[in-house]
Amino acid sequence: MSTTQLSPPARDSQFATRGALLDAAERLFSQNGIEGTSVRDIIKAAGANLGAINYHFGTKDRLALEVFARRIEPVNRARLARLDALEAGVGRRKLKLEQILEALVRPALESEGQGAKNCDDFMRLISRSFQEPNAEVKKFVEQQFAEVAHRFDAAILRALPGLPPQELFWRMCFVYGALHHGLQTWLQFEQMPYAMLTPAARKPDREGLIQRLISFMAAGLSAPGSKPR
Amino acid sequence: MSTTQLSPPARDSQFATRGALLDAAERLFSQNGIEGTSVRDIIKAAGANLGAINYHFGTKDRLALEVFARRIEPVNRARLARLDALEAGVGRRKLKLEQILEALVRPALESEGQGAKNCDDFMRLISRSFQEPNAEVKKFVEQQFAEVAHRFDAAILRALPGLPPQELFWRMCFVYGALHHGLQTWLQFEQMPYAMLTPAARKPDREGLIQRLISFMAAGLSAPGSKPR
DNA sequence: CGGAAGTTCATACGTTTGTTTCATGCACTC
DNA sequence: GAGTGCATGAAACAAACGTATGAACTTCCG
Repeated sequence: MSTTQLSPPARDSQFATRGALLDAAERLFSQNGIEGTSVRDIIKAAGANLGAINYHFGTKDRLALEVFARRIEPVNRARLARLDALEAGVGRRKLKLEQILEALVRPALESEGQGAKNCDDFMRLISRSFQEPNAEVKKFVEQQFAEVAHRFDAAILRALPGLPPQELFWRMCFVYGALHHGLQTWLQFEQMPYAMLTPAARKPDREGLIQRLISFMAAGLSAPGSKPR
Repeated sequence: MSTTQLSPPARDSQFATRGALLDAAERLFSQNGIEGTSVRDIIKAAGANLGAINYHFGTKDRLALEVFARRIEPVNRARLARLDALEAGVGRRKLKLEQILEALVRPALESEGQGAKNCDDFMRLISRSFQEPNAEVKKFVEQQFAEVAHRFDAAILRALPGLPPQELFWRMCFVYGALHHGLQTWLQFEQMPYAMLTPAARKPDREGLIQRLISFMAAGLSAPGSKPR
């Protein structure tokens, strides 16, 4: 093993064990965290052997990195692709705020390019990724996020010309918080004791959540400036 | 509060070791998570002995529970007290949305009833508490949260009479997400690579963050209904 | 057939984990 | 000043941890 190439050449057709390990690790990480999951838990859930982790990933940390990368990269690629398409389509006219936000929100909620079986697990993982204590994973997530954030910052600034960049930074921070926590709550709705005890609370379908997120975010971003004290 | 009494009678005057353990655990938990922190890390940081954990708390899980409880309970008590005072003050007139939100936000950002030394640590802890994998801690946090949430739901519903309760639930979910992620970003601003690379981003003082949070949340909560598709 | 590459297996190693034990230290009452 | 609780200390425990190793198995091409 010479360099830091994450995946083996991938020309092989036998991904059974490797994929099962990633799936199992994803589910367990999303439930118990990385440190709270042992490699023995993972291989048991995947029906594999202890040596398989060393063979396929080297170390547990590397496995964790791959678990996150496998899910986060496609989502962020889809976000940027949607934004590109949007900006290409309008030419020099201005984009609507809601369009930009949809490009940010929808990819995170849609399970593209994968069987929807454990789609929930990976979404939970994403919404937890920001709090991840694991240093390497955290660094990776932050790098991935930075590119997306810069692109969307610029787009939204064009859609809201009156907003000072200093304000935009914090409002976008609130936007990401709302997105991740909303996503998390939606996914675990049935297990949330507070949601179950609130008779008025019902779980909308995916599209309903997307629309609610977008309208909340758009209103928050368009808020009048906070009063100077 | 009728909850389970976590602490011993507390008639003793020698809190040195016990308090040092709680402080050290708080800091380490907020940095590395519960599972990522060993009891030996804690006693080393606290300058205590291994037996002290067993003597003062019994088990690591119970120590973790006390670490969270010590910080979350006062914040939630302050929130409810502020809301009580607000509602008592206005009689039958309506409260302004921003007033209610301030009662929700400000206690989380102010380090009441403690030396401000590791105030950051405990705020980090709070903003992470929702994602906590530890089952007991999670249950406790959710119970604590439920009471606050119900009270504030009712208050905000009175301030926004047009809003369907079903909508309120999700908008409040976004509000809490914005609060926790905003708080987290504010606390770790200097360590956030994205923030450091965004020249326009500056860290406001505590009051500035509170005002930005409130105006964002108020606008999001007051958003027009998401368009029926 | 036979050997070579790729993959899985059982097993073991050395640490680190949470917890326990019991002897020792301290402070204060009788 | 001996005795009595409370608190701390050093040491040890079994269990679980991540990782490493080498033999066995499968697959496939010459």
